Amino acid sequence: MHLSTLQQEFVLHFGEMGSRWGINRTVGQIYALLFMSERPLNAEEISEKLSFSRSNVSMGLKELQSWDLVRLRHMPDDRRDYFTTPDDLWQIVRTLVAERKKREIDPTLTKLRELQLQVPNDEADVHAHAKMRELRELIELLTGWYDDMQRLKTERLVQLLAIGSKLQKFVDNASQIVPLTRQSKEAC
Amino acid sequence: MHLSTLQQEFVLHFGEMGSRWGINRTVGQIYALLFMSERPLNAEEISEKLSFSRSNVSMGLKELQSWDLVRLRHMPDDRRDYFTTPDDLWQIVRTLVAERKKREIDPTLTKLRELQLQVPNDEADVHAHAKMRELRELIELLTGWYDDMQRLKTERLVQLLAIGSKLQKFVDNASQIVPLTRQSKEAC
DNA sequence: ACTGTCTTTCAGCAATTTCTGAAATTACAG
DNA sequence: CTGTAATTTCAGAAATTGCTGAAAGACAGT
Repeated sequence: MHLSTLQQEFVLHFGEMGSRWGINRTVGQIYALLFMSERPLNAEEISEKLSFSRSNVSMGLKELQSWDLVRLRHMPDDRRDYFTTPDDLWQIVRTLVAERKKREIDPTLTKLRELQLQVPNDEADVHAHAKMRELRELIELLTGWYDDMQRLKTERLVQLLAIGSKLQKFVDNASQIVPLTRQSKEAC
Repeated sequence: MHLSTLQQEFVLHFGEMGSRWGINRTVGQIYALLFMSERPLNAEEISEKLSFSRSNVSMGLKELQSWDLVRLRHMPDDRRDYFTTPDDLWQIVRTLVAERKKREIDPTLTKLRELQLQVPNDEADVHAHAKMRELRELIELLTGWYDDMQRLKTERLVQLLAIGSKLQKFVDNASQIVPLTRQSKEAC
């Protein structure tokens, strides 16, 4: 079973990018294949199309499921597992961002909070503490903003993104009238 | 030369996280060390403190320089190279985001645009094209927004982040009065 | 309980990435 | 120039990660 040039190039690109995105080549290719496929695919089909061993596909799918980037489905009168990516692309982006935050940011935030509790030994430690505090506060500002955005319905989110920095104008005008509580407290 | 428990834990954590952030352990540790150091360090000091070979430190610093995350400095009457992280944490975040975009997003955007030009072979290709278009448009919306934010002065950016989703309120009200040009065109 | 189909696990081989010491190169003071 | 200190390069060792086939597990139909 083989892919058209178009599909092949797409799959190969995602495979290469995989390593930059913290997943491996196999996983990237499987995801690309599912993403552009018209219908759900089973593991056997995936392993044929990509020429990976069946077991490799199994592990790849397991990883994608752990990222919650792939949905398991069943077809009538067929007990094989079929897989798809979510239909809503925005949902995919949300999941991706949520998972990366969970893996790349949250552990550091936890660690910084934990280190903050240690008593400094010398003035090098005092300085280190200060730097860590600064870093922690910045991360908290960013994750707080992220939590806000995450809560918005997609439609609203797209609206805000599309407006972009035009927003600044509103804020300039509006903040002269309405006081923005968090602004004064958390601005650096 | 050795580090306090506090500093050691911080360094080790950044080393572990390094692999999730697309840099390696060595590079992560070097960065952590420089970040919390009171004064610039030279390569020899780094290799002593972290017990890495001198050459490994050299390669790590080279990589950090390629990310533009580290500054080279010189001390009077000393011809060794000293290194620091930028003082402004926000500048670090901007650099980080810019570099990740360059490495993780831009190549894909280029590839998607390129694939868009291929003539589809069958209806699977037509469907694949449609998915790629959808993906490309979403990435363009996000990178367009990013470009907007990147242009803002830090002070303004922090302001916007701190307000978070409260902004939605403004938009709701304001958009009834002022027409937002991009909104209607790019909302999905 | 047996059979056939599909999925997962895992030991070990393969490939890739990271790290080191030695050698080469560069920088510059005298 | 020459000598010395600092840095970089690089071949190969060490460590890590990825991949495979074989075997075990899971489960529906009989």
